[in-house]
Amino acid sequence: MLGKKRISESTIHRLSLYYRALSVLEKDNYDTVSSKELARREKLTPAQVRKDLSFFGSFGTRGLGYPVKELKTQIAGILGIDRTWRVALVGIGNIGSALVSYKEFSRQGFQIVKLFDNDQRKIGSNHKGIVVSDIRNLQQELSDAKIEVVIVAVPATVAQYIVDDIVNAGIKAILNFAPVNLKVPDDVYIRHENMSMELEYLSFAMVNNHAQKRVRA
Amino acid sequence: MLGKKRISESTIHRLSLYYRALSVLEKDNYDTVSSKELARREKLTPAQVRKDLSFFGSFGTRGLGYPVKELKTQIAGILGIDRTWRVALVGIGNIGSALVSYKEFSRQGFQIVKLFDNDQRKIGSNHKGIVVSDIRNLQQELSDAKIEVVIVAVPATVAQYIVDDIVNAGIKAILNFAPVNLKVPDDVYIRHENMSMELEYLSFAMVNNHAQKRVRA
DNA sequence: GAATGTGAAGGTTTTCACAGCA
DNA sequence: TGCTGTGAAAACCTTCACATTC
Repeated sequence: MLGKKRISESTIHRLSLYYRALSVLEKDNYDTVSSKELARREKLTPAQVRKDLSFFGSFGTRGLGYPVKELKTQIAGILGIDRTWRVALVGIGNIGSALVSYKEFSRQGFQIVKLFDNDQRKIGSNHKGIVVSDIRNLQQELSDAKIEVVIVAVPATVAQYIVDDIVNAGIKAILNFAPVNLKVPDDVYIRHENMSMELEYLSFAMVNNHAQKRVRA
Repeated sequence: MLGKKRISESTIHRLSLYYRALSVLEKDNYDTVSSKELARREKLTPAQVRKDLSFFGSFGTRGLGYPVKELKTQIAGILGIDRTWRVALVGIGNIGSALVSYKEFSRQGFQIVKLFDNDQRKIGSNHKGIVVSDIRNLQQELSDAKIEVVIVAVPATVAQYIVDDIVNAGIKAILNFAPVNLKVPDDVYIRHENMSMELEYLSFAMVNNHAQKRVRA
């Protein structure tokens, strides 16, 4: 294990689920948990849980299961959420405003410390203790504030320009909420959050009586 | 084609991407588009595009490509977004408030027509022309309003109770924003929107210098 | 000539099933 | 005995490559 084998995206996403389940188990004072129980809680299979974890090491004890607290720590390390990340958010509209107060982000170590917008009425205003900066100063302020991750929540029409600026500021990780594909260099990680997509999947399933399998997150 | 073969989740998600790209192409007055161009715009491969579409029919013309307008209409039909869906939203907090005004939903035919909350200060208040109802009347009002899809944006701790009520009201499609897995009967479709997951993927990629492949949405 | 539609090949992910260990 | 860790098998998904059609 721990070879240079490529880990699949699905495995990483499931690690997030295991982490979440382990947080609940820890709060409920469980010491150990079996792959079977972990699978049940996230609607997966026990074999899947064991295989996923096996890519990163041997965390369990045969006959007993996995130590809750320790496995949670291990997964946090693997996912890189055993630290805090300095995050900036661009676009204080609809979605953006909601994300500033979204507790789940800070709980996982993603601290939003900078806000940007292009609207004069918003610039200078205070959201959860953070003053909104003018987007014209984006590049300079991103580096000054040592930002590592940028969340983009601007209209689709301007998203590419904003992302170009972000890339030029040297940022290597972007989370995009605009419903548009964005070009970035190979060394920049970008992920897309497309909230209509799951609704469309539901709609497809209803119209086609599509059989259900797993419930992917 | 059109046999009872199971269509993969990835294919459906990519249909959403094609639909989005076709909307742009239509606005820009393109008459036809090749699988190559469609692939370029959504960072996929031409073969993938053709294979995906082939599951549902033969929409293209050899030597020419696909008719933009017609293909868009066809995909809308497949996804079930060639109609409107009556949607209710439960939980007018942080995320919930943002979703009420989220244009992308209405653009795809998902019309939010009912709002619910348990907070007395919110009940009776008006959001985008919709008065917030008391969650105690959830079941009754969901059927009275002929709701077909419910979006859940309540805290994780109460999400299962809410979902049980929704299921009892006969709803067959649920979009869940609470970061928790929820149990529903086999005939109810539920999808999860987990916004931390993509941030965690970014964090994983950065910590592990993970090579990038496709950009999934 | 250009680009679709599609079997077949290739690659990846999941599941199986069991050896091995507490 | 119970449950992990893991090769091997099965299932699934993507890419190739080319016959086909406009």
